[in-house]
This record gives sequence, structure tokens and C-alpha cells, in this order.
Amino acid sequence: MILDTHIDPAKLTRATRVSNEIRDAIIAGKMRPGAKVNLDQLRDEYGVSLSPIREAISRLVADRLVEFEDKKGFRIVPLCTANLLEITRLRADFEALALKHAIAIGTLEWESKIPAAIHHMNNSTGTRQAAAHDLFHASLVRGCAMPMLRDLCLMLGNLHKRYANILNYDGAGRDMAGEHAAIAEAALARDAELGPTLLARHIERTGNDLSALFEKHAKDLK
Amino acid sequence: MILDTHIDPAKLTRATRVSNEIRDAIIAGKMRPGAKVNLDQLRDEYGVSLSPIREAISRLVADRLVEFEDKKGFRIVPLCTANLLEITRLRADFEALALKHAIAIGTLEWESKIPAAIHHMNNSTGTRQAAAHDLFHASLVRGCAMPMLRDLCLMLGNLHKRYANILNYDGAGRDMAGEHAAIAEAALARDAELGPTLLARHIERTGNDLSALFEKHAKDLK
DNA sequence: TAATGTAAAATAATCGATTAATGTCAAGCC
DNA sequence: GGCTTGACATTAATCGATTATTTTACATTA
Repeated sequence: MILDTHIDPAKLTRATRVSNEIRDAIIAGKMRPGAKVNLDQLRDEYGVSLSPIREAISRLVADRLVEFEDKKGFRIVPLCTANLLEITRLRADFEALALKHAIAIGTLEWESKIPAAIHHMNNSTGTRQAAAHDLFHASLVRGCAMPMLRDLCLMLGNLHKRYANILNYDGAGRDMAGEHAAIAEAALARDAELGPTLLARHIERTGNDLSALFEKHAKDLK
Repeated sequence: MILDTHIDPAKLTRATRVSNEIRDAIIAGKMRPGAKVNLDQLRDEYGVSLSPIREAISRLVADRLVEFEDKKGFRIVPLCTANLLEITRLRADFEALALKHAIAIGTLEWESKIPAAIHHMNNSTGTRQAAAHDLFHASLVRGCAMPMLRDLCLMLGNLHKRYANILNYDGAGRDMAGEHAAIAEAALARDAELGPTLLARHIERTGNDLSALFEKHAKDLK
């Protein structure tokens, strides 16, 4: 592992464990966008009581994966064009801002994780490559000393990933490795203009591709 | 009310009502930064069971007012210089971005709320003026069609407000009315350069004043 | 037929109690 | 003295059951 903060699994509560599992399931597209969340069903599925289930789901509201309304309960946030556009816009701006700061103040420790992440990406496939791609973005942002901003970048990355998973987006037609390499190179060269710009473009390209795919498949998803 | 979305109080659950009350209390500085949150005590204080109390508090984690750690419980987030700087930086950037968008796409409905908010601010005092000031910032951002960004602006505004309340900041030495008027004027003139710039400066000035006050009083708050 | 009312079913919210884990503190040991 | 150890107190996590509310299905009526 390159970036993981190792956490003793015994320290996790049921609520945390279940929350993480459900988060992954939603991002993977295994829970239908717009669907009501049935807590009783999840209780059976995960074999824990309602309290931790409720707590688990309610944490995902902050991640913008679940919506909540008093006395109506929870539902998986629906997909829509406006939402996808906002995610793209914010993610591009926020990651660019974070990278700019990282370039300004990032340590050697920060730098060294970037080529490592690139190497992982280029030498893995499938699920592992997707995870490596996440780690690449996280590694760029990691040097910036703004924890709230870092969390926001992570959150927005997850939201993009959900669209990508549901739309079966695989970056076809793009020189992904080349884009990543250029971003990494600019970051390591501490180019505070080029790095963030390339990163923003990289994200906008993903967003545009996702939007195009979404428009095409929008009817099937309704 | 200028901006309030009217909500039937009977529709609120205990968890929501208590969450809002505790949020206000933390922002008002009535709960000591860094303090452990004692759920049993809150249970007595608010006269409801642990479930809604726990849910109420846990929602404030997303607002960055409360921190949580598995099996350790909740604590009021501490004040610190780095945190204040990040809030300032992000709030300035985010509100400027939101205003830029509002200027680009805001409706007449959006425009009209701005002078109204100014008028309220200039004709009220104390708590009511503070509320009017919040509404002014909300009214600027409101025209932008990015709900996540709007929520983030609200959250960051609340975080600034907590520092301001705890540090007894009242904007002394500033021509607040003048700053607001200039921002409003640029917004209404649809100046997508000047408006966001003035707004960012306005926020940065607040942030700088808060930082100065915080450095001065940091020892008393430990 | 469309609108309205209503009883039953489903779901959400909350409670009180139990279980599990952590933090405290004083006795014993080096 | 400073450091472990273990009983005790405190707090966190979870459970199962109860209560309140909404949703659904169906019958009634204008």
C-alpha cells in the first residue's frame, strides 16, 4: 500500500464497517440511484441492528451519496446532468487548488509518492488499476496542508467514480498514461501553473466524457 | 424573512431539532472547543433518548464542528491557526466562485434579494444584524446553480462565525457597510471580475482580523 | 371517472436496557 | 521514584421492542 493509513480492524465499530461497505457498494453502482433505502433490509443483509445501520447510512449523506428527509428516510442520490456538471466543475477546481498548494509547500515525502503511484497505475489492471488511479489523485493532493480540501477532493472523486462505474466508462480513446505522466512531471517540477492546469483539464475531460455517456444512456437509467 | 425555506416544525424529528440547537450552541461558542461531548449529559439537557442525540451530534461531523473517533466518541473541534487559515482560504475561494456563477446565470429573483438583504443589514443591530449578515452572504451565493457549493459556503461561513463569536470579533475598524455595498453593486452590475474579487477580499479581511485576534488570545483559550 | 377518505401495512423515530470497550487510579513491583 | 497490573467507574456501541408517521390499497362518493 502506498497511501493507506493503517487502521486496526478491531477498532472499527459495526457502524463504521457497514458504512464503508455500503459506500463502496453505492460507488460501485450496486445500489440503484434514486432508490429508497430500506433499513430493515440492510439490517438483515449486514446482520446488525438498526442503530449501526442507521448511523452508517446517515454518514453517507455527508458524502453526497445518500439523501435524507425527516420522517421520509434515506434514498440513494439520483444521477442527473446538473449534478454531474457540478461534480466535474468542483472537482477540477478543488484538485487544482489543492495541487497548487501542494506544489508550494509539499515535502520530499509528498513528492516521492507520486512516481510510486504512477508506477502502480502502469503496472496493474482492472480493479487494482482503478484503485491505483484513486491513489494517484490522492497522492497529488496529499501534499497540501488543507485537510478539509483534501476530504472534499476525495469525496468528489468518489462521486465521479460512481458515474464512471454505472456508465461503464473506461477512458477509452484517451492517452491516460500520458496525461498522468504530464501531470506528475509538472508537479515534481514544482510548476504551480502547469501542474494544476493539466490536472484540471484531465478531470474536465473525464467529466465531459461522462456527460456524453450519460446523455446517451440517460433514458436507460430512468 | 428574506431567504428562509419555511419548514413545518411538526415535520422535524427530535434528532433534527436537537442537531440544529447544538449546532447553534457550538457556533455561538457555548461549547468549549476541544471538549469531549458527553452524550448522557446532552440526553438530560435536551430531554430525549440517546438515539436522537447521537444522530444529532453525528450530523455535525459533516459541518466540521464535531470530530468523531471510533470507540472514543465525539469532541468539539478545537480552534487552531491552521484550521482558521484553511477556512478563510476556502471560504474566500468558494464564495467567489459561487458568486461568479451567480453573476453568470442568476435570475432577476436572485438579484432582487441582494438589495433587500443589504437593507436588512443596515437597519438592524445585534443578533438580528448578525443574522442579516449571514443572509447577505447567502443571498449572493444563492443565484448559483451548484447546491453542493452553496452548502459548502454556508458551512464555511458558520465556521468563521464560530471563531468570530468566541473571539468577540465585531468588525471594528472596518467600513462593513461600504464593503457590502461595493460587493452588491458589482454583483448587480454583473461584473464577473470585480464582484468575486471584492467578495474574496471581504472574506480575507475577516479572516485576517480573526487570525490576529486568535494569535493574541490563543493562550487564554488553551 | 376522478377525487376523497380510510383502514391496514410498511417504515421511521425513539426508547430503555444490555453489552463492550475505554479510561482511571491505587496497590504492588522493580 | 517510576512503571506495570487489575479492579472499578465511565462512556460508547449495540440491541430488541415500542411508538409515531407515512404510504399503500381499496372502497366510497360526488
